[in-house]
Amino acid sequence: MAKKTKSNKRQLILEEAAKLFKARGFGGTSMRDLGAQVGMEAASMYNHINSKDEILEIICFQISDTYISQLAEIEQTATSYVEKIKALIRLHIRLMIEDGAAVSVANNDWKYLTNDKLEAFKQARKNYEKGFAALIEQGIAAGELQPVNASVALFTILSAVRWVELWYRPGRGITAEELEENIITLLLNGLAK
Amino acid sequence: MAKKTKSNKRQLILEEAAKLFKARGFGGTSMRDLGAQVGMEAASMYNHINSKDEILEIICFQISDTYISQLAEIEQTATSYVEKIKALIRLHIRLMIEDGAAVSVANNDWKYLTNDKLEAFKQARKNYEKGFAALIEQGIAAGELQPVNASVALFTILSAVRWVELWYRPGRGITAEELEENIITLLLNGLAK
DNA sequence: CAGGTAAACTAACATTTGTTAGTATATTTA
DNA sequence: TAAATATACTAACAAATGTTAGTTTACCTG
Repeated sequence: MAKKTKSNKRQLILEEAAKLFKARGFGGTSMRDLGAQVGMEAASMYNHINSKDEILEIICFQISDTYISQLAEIEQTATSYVEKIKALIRLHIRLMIEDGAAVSVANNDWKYLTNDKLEAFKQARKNYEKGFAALIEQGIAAGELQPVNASVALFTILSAVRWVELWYRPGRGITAEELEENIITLLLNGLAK
Repeated sequence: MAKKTKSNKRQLILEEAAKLFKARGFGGTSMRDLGAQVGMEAASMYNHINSKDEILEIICFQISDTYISQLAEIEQTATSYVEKIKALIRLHIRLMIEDGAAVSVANNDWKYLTNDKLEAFKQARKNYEKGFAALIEQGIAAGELQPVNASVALFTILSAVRWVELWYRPGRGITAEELEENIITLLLNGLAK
């Protein structure tokens, strides 16, 4: 199969691109930089990908697709709203730990997407946020949550979970599970005694 | 005074640069883009600033200096640790609302600083984080706060406050004060009932 | 009004950018 | 083994980049 071998190098290019984009930003990463990291001339990469923009698109939509499908799954579980929200928080933390580079790129460099891709990504994100906010509102209506502004709660949660990308290293004296429980406790129960 | 007139245009350039950097990123903003926004040829701006890098430096350190001096002030007030932490959260939200473009740049584009400026900025940020974390630890030791991992609490707070830059618009049906109280309540008391 | 300085302009520079063309070398298929 | 395909390379392109040089215009000071 022609596509099979192609996929190997293609995947490598995408992974190294995510790392470099995270470290230096999309604009700060040249195709020659990326080629050096992959072990290939910049021009050679065009046998595997169509453009620099396409690399960014693939990374961003891979992440947004994951979030959206996971949200749909969680919505259909038969648990309390608190549990659903906990599951979403865990999802964010886990994705950040497992695929931190790509998540960072989707969080920070999505704005360099162009035209319809940019619009599609913004729409996808908006849909995800809407679904998440709905869970919070339903949780409030069901009496499980404090009657806060759902948008404020939503964005506080989404942001609170982002710093993991900047901070977490496997050997930092805290496991992924501990981290999850710490953050969930903090967000659901608060810092004050 | 020669410097006086110079400062006017210089300030305008810095302000427009912050807006553009926030919108398109440092790498995504050319000096010609900036010139167009300011109403001047790119080359003309070099009568007021020394380089594109310098613009970024000024924006970033203006913000980090503000945080550091405010932290020092808050540390010396005679209040509880909870109140000190609340004051810091309010500071972050207020700065974001009042000078959102510059704060965004300091948050997102600092990595494009070069050499010693980059190191100095990272050091300044680390010092600020250390001071903030110390307040949390002392608050825990004093029995005012839950015994959580101070780093986790610190970064959760710092991040939770960032989304304001992406979301807050003066006419969004919520005042700056309401926003502050919502976020503080959420972080200190939690979302769950 | 004269002289000097500040601040704008145009033109051009050297690099760096993403990308393409053309070509050579592996690797797979028949 | 022969033909075909995939994949790498070198060289080069056009465009965009930050910046400098040189010049002209506006403005303040004496």
